[in-house]
Amino acid sequence: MHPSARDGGTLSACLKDESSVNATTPSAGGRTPAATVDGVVTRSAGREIPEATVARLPVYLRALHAMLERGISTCSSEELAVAAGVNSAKLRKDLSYLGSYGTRGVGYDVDYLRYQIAREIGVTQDWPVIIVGIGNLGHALANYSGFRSRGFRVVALLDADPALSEKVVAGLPVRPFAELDAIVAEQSVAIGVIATPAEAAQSVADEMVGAGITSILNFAPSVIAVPEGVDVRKVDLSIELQILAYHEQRKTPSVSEPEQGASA
Amino acid sequence: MHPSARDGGTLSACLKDESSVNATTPSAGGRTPAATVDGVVTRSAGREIPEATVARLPVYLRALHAMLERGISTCSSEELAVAAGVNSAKLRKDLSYLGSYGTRGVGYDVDYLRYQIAREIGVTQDWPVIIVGIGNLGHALANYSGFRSRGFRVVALLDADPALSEKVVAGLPVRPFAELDAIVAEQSVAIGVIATPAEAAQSVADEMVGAGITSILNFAPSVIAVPEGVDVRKVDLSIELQILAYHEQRKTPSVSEPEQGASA
DNA sequence: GTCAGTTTGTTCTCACGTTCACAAACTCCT
DNA sequence: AGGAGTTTGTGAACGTGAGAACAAACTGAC
Repeated sequence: MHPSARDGGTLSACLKDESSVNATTPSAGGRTPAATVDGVVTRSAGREIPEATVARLPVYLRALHAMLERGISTCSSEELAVAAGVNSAKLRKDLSYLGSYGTRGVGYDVDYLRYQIAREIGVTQDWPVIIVGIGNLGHALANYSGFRSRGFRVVALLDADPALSEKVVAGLPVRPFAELDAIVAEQSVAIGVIATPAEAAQSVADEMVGAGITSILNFAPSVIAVPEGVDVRKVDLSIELQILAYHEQRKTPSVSEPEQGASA
Repeated sequence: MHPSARDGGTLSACLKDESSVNATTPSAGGRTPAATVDGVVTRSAGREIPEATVARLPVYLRALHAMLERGISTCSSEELAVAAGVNSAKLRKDLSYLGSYGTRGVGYDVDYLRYQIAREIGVTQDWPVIIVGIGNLGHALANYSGFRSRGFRVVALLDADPALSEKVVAGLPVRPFAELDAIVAEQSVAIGVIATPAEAAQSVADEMVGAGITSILNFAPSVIAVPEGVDVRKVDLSIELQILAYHEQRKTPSVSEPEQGASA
């Protein structure tokens, strides 16, 4: 809802090219980002939001959510940029890909902008998610409350280990991996999370794809190959630390390098 | 076999753009100003490796490690690229920033290249790491074996909750947060992991910086501000899912948007 | 030694992402 | 109403990254 009633006219006036959203590329198959045919017609087939912008939209969403909880109903691009940890010019450009949802001289209506971003990302309703691999990490993911509050609902936990099939984690029973197909079909699951050891990741991914899952979040430290049309994002904890270590090493040149005497 | 020359000569020959300013760290662009002020540039501190390359080096390292375990002693850029899930031209260009460690017509010696990358990243010896916030996620991180095997050693677990101070997690006692300064000083800890709720993240980061930590890996879903010279990387589980949801929504236009009556 | 085959390292070009700077548009005050 | 003050949205400049293509360098055969 809009806190300031007088803005009603302004907000509806901002709905510019809302009807041009449809226009998904005629090839019904997989994801076709090849709209960049070098030159003409890059924006006619629906707005192509740059990948870097897509990655930041959830951050803005989170910041707007925090503002709402503090009772802030309007904010400027500068305020939101600070809350999101980015440059205000970048923020405005990012938001401009979605449309003109702000008011010049005033700023953005927090709740209205929050809804528009959520709609653009597609988290206005919950996505069913399954987690495969209920070890330490899978356990933590199943209990993570942030999923539920941000548009995702864990509908099933799976593990190949029969010893786990008795347990209940985060209120859900751990089910055998063989039930994957049935669960995905019944609940229309499109997103799967892999939290298995590295050795199992590829075969789990294959099974997921076979069952109909088209988006995978991979926590296993291994590269997985998937067919066209399936998206994979990876989160590797030790890689993040290694990137930090690289910069850390450069900060403190006093740490002398051992010149590898014993390595084969 | 080490067909190429040893480190010293090759490295000095690769001094190209020593004065380029990078500073595109995701959250805070903290970079050591020593490169501009201190013109001496002792030995290996001269090449500016692009941030995108730095982020991929750990992936190559992991692939090389897997090859070693399978007994592969030599590989071409194409083989390594496939194992790492990247383009072979990109791989060669990335490796060229480190030096010329391959042999034309032959390829790369797996173990030699592995060591060179590890040395460049700075994980030839272990980095002491502390974890703050021993909830579900902190628990999983403490038990994660990948840290130890990839150049990191968790030396302490901290939590503000006194109820946890009795417990032992992953062989380490959970210590009160007040001991942060002493632990960081005693163990020379430079890297800290935040696994607390979002509300506590900023104050924990402040305390970490005050204690002398200069690299932070933040799992809490909030933006944290740090002074110049401190690096922050963030891992947000729900953001990754939201990025997947965006692409998933574009794949299946059949999912009609509920027009959220709240906008009335 | 020479030639064919192979693979690296590098250059060049293009696309993408970031930042600046400013016009457009809105509010508020007089 | 008009002007001063704000803030958005966007065009343009700039820097970084990705990928193709190719010369350089090495191996092995004869």
